[in-house]
Amino acid sequence: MYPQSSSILTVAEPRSEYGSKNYEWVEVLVDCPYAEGLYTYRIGDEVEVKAGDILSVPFGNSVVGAIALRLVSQPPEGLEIEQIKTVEDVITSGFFPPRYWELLTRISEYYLTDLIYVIKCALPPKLLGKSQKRVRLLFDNIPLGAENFCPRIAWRVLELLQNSKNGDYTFSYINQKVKGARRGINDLVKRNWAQTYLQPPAKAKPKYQKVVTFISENSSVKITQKQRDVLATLKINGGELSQQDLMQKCELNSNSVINSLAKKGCVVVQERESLRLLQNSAPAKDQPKILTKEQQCALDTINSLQGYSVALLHGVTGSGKTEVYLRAIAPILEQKKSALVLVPEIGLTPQLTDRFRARFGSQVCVYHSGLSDGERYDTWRQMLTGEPQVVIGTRSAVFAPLPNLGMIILDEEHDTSFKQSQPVPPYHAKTVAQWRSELVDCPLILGSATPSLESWQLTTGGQTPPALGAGRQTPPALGAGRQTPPALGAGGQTPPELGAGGQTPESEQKNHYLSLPNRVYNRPLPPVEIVDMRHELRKGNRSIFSHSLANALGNLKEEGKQAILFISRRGHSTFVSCRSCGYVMECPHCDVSLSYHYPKEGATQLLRCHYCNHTQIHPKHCPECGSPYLKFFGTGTQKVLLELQKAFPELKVLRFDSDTTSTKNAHRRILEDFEAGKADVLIGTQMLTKGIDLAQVTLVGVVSADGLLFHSDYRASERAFQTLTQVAGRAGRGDDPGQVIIQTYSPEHPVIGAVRTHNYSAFIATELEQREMLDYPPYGSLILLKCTGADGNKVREAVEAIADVCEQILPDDVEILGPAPANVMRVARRYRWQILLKSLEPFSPQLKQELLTLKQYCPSTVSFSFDVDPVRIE
DNA sequence: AGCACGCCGACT
DNA sequence: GTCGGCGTGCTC
Repeated sequence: MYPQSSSILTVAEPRSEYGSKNYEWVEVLVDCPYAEGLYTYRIGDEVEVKAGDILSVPFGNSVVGAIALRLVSQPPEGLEIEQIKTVEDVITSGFFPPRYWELLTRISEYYLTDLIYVIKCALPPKLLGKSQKRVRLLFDNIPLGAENFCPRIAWRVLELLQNSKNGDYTFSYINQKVKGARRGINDLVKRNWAQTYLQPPAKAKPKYQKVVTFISENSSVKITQKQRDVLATLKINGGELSQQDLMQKCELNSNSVINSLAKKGCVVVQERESLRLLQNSAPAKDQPKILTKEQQCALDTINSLQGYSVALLHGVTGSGKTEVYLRAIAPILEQKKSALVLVPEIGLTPQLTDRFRARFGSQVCVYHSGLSDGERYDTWRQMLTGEPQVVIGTRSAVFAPLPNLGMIILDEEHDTSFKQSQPVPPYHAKTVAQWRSELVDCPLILGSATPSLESWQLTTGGQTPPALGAGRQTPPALGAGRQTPPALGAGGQTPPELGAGGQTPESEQKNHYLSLPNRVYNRPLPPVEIVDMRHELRKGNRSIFSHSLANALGNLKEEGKQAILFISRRGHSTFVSCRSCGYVMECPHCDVSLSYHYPKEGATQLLRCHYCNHTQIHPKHCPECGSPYLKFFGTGTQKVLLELQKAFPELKVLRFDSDTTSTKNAHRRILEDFEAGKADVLIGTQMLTKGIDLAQVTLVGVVSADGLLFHSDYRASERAFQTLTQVAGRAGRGDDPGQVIIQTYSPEHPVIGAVRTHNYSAFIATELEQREMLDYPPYGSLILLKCTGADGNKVREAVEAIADVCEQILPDDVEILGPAPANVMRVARRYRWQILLKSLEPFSPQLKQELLTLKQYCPSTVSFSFDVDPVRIE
């Protein structure tokens, strides 16, 4: 993608001899769309720039973030010296771990994304700052009745500013409020009624803290009682405290006592960088548990891994995978190395974080998008220190800049939230983690109760391993059947030159399948009962609870147990239709029906779009025919809650979905309340499937599995199986046995059968067969081309043109599927079309280069993007 | 992304 | 003529 990319690799590593003293110019990537090439800047006298540094540079009319790629002694040809601007500032002196740049370039190439976006994605937010243009009124210069003698646009801008608090707004805000505001602003500036100015980018700065250190109890100087107290407190606390803590402990109202002690030379006060890391109340220290035979087996294998290798830890729900992780990490820390633990969503797994904290204390830090910018920045710097530590984080933590990485663990590796599709790069954390492990030569551990087909294929060669229970299996000899290179993520292939070939004898030892087929303490997996809702209907049961489920719920209270009810949709009902004319309430901005929201008795009845969040009041009458008979269809969490309260008023219920967990720490609070027994039933959506370990839950009910079973997506079955198995696995994790009841209208569906018998390998075998037949991942590779825009016709013309070019430039063995409108063609007023490219061979780097040229066939009104290895096609 | 420049139709 | 609305192209 970049002709310079090879040189990036060689120069971007920090090297002291490349200090800018000898170089007058620096080539940078700027953080600006459509400015993807290299730009040259002059290095002024007052700054020192090294390759890899993050800079701010003047660009056009503003100051933008940039990254220094290399220092050069001459500006490029064809560029007048006068055109070259000077580096504004060094924001962060880049110290990137070894091979980190290689990782970023690889992502850039594989995922067809400009390097600058990969860098932006890896770095903590706001590091690449952008200056903001702001407009400020000069009140003193504005005459009375100004509106009478200035143009209309200017007046509207003036009015907007005058109504603000300080008469000061950003340029883009005014532009958004008043169309064509630019001329108006120019007019105001010409009259000297206002001025524009550039607000420099807000830098994520380290926070400084005053630290007080004990020096001596100088007896020659007299000190007061108060001062003596302070010194005593300081000594008790190891001779050093932050000024804040010290003041608090000694009940001081100001730092004057401390200052006078400093003057007397008894203490010294220093500014020190404080890392604002959340120090949540550290849980009680916990001790390693006794391992089961299988856990020990798996751990032995993991401990024996040397350098790069991938181990799939396939452990049924409740089999103690976390304990294996903890034990695997301990020796890594002893070797003064760090470990990276990736989880699907950190908010959903407070329990996992707690267990790591309990075991490793302050060596654990978390990194995810829920942290504030400052916290992310601090955590980033904390990681750069190179101290041995455990970083737990979500997808983006795969970029954690740990210099001494000794192991990467990816928990719940089947989870699709590891794949990013929205902002570029469309990376899969598992693929990136695999590359990272290769580059730093360390093991990658993938854990799941329901492994993805890719990981299964990679570590078992697609064969069913011998009877579960042997702990460690040697992967079946590779070579039988069709071979694919080992590719994690969504059918992603490792570029061949980076050497993860699947057929070499060496790689046979590189991939391991480890099984934990039993739950700890020999707890059984819960029996799964499938209820055919058609029978229920025939028996005259029209409620959403079958006899079986109602029965189990009825017994809950007296047995003192808890239940989880799973519903695949939030809201009350999935659509509202008129009984008289059949009219369905639809979103004005999207091609979907509106969901009905009615969270509790007496609440406002709302209609909400689950795609664009458009919300309106539920009408009393059909907008089409005026009939008052509107009927609700489809069951969501709210309806289940209301029905449950009606049928079992004695049960206390909590709801756990994205409507109730939007506030900070809400996940944790709801789960803690439930764990503390403040409710009997937890009703929720997919969120329930992720790593919740609650001992008191004996009953799991799936109110309707049908919403999961029928999707057009080629991964629908895999996902449905995983979701149902994970939900079922929430039952019986304590001493009491569990029970799972799944209600469905299609009990004959193969996924239902596999879930009932807990037969993962049979399910995966048939699923793999189908994938192989159709060349889908993990056998083939996919790239999705997406076009969106406000003008439906323009978008269609653009995809069609692109499809034509695809026909010309792509070899015959690449299948071009489409163009076709997305499942929901219009979302938030934008039309969406796509083309799916399918190839049995991995897409070569050359072919990807060709694909990059497709962008030019798209007019500017249509946006075009790639999704390499898409996980969802909709 | 911003922002300038330049073209075009509409209105005073 | 001038104002306001777009499309195009550039940023070291």
